[in-house]
Amino acid sequence: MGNDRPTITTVAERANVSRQTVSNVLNAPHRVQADTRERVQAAITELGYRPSRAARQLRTHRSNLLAMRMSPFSEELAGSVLDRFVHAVTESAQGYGFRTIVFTANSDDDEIAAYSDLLNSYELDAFVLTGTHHRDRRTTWLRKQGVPFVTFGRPWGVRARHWWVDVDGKAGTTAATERLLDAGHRRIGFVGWPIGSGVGDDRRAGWETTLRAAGVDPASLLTSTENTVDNGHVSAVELVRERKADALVCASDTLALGALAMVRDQVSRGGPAVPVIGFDDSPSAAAMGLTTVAQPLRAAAATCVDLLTNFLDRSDDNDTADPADTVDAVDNLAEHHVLLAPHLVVRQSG
Amino acid sequence: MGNDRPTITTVAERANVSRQTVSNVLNAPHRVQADTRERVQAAITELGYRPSRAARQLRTHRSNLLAMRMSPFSEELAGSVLDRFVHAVTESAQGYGFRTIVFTANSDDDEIAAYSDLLNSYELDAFVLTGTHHRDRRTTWLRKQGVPFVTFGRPWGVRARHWWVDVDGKAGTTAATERLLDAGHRRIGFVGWPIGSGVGDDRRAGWETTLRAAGVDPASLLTSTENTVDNGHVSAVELVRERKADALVCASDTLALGALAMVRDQVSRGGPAVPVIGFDDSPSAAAMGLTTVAQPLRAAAATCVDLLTNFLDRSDDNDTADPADTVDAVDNLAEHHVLLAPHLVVRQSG
DNA sequence: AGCAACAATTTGAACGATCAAATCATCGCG
DNA sequence: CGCGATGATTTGATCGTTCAAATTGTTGCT
Repeated sequence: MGNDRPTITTVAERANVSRQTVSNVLNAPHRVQADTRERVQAAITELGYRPSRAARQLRTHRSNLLAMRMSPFSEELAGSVLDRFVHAVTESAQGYGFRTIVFTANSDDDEIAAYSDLLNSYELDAFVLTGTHHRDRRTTWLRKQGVPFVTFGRPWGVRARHWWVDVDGKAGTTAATERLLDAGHRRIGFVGWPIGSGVGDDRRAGWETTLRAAGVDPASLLTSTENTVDNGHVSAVELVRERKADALVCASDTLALGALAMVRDQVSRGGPAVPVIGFDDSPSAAAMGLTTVAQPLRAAAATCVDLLTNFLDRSDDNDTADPADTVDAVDNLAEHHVLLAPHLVVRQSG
Repeated sequence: MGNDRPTITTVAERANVSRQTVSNVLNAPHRVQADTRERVQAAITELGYRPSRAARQLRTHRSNLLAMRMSPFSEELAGSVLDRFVHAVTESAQGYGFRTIVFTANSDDDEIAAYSDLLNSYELDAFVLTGTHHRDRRTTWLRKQGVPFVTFGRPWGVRARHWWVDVDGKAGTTAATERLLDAGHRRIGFVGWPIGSGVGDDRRAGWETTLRAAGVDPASLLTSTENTVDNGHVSAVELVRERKADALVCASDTLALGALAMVRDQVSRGGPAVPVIGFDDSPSAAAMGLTTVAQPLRAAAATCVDLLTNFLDRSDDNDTADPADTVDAVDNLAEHHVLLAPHLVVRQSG
């Protein structure tokens, strides 16, 4: 049968040139004369030739593949943020000729095992990590291996020895609080998470400093609970009924949905309307008309991919480039820490 | 530096055998004597050897890769069902030694272009499709190429000439309706989608036949609107206030959330409690305490992967196996049409 | 003893690309 | 006119694996 897939040699014969010239047209077009280049291009499209990634990878040790752990199969509301992030990364990566492999893991150690497999067997070019936390074994492991990677999320507490992209949670709650102040509210409560998580403390800080700057004492206007809808409801009851809060900023949409339910219930009984602002712009927020702080996920993903592909392209020419070295070059590192501003999505609730 | 990755030859030397024997230990262990097999295994673990997928793929034309389009970057509630499905497929595939590549596409033609690239460049072994619809170009294209694939979702209307796995929506709404009948309700309304979509008609049918069987005329108890929360609210107002429905079954959680808001509002004003049942078990449903019909996504994903990997393994031995042929063998096809039963998740709303 | 049948293992070639070095052509210039 | 420099293209080797055929070793049977 003549319907075998065309190889680089097929194309070469068709265009009356050698293998290598075809290869050059693809990888270093400037090295080949304009007219032959066109002839080769014609042959390529005519035959529908696509280079074999496997063969290329075998020789170059570059897979043009990027891997990412999918958010755990949970019923959590928060899951959708990461799912959307995976989507955005995939989309951005495609623009650079990279494809994305996803995988699941049940623990950080599982995840490291997966990295090891992907690295050795599939020769992945880079990784994108999410949900980093204090003393993360994954980042130290990856650093030791010298693999390029970016995390979506700052490493709280320690000075980062790796690249990251994150969203400025403090700026988000600041914007939310300011909006409520502008609307004339003073006793703005915060429905927060337990003290001690980097993200939660950051989001709380935005509310707290803004309120202080406006001359309001935040002390009595704070609750701290685990991230469930019911807790949001309970906190709202306490803040509004007992502590007389006249508006609420929440650390998450999950909490905010609970708070919103309480507030709407109160309204339908003829009580006062207390605005509620959430955080994350989850699908549920849209569904329930919840005003919320939206993370610029597309931009975050694009930045991650940008950092990685730029680095990979550079290390093609300049073979001294070792990601570990590069990360150690501290003056260079600041450019690889990107903090993006979120924005408010205004809906009925606030 | 001696820290190059070990190759099959490294292992062979270490174990005092030839390349091919190592290869056999990995791919056809029965051909190798027990003691040498152990010796080779020892060398493998000792050196931490992992076969190069690229090299293997170059020779065998098998990538052990499976591809899937991610649900569009939308704010839709429904998105999360597909996201969870992607996750479940990835998880199942890992169990069979397959990794998953995800990609995005803006249209079916884009998706076909992606398939073409993935097939030619990456030599993907199989595809999983979601969101199939009437006259789907993608399935006919894939069939013509002779690539193994499964769709999650039946091809409505036509007799399927390809493998599919789906969830029995009719059974889901039947269960929901029966539950409400058992609780003593009679005038059970259905908040549905516009007539004409396969999935929507199927879900409506479950409610309709069950209601008829119970001796209730469904005619005045139906609304049909696009899938938004607001439409759910509006429909609920109409069905409950004007047409005196005393319970509601909805075609989706999105609609149900709107209906639920209406009902809860009514309750807090002292009105009667009207139970609401949704469909899909989205994260929002859990958050809002919505009773809903849950699709067995893990099982569906597992079945998809099962069908594909079984076929791929078979076609390794038996090289006459051409997916197109196999699909054409009609008596065989029925086994490759799998309909799974959903189940009710009971929460506060019903 | 001789030889077929079979099991276990090894050897050469191939998959499809890129790298590194070699070849060929063209041109400028003393 | 010859020779080095430069640019365009080609050739041989190689990446790490599996396939197909060849080799070696063992056993059973006449």
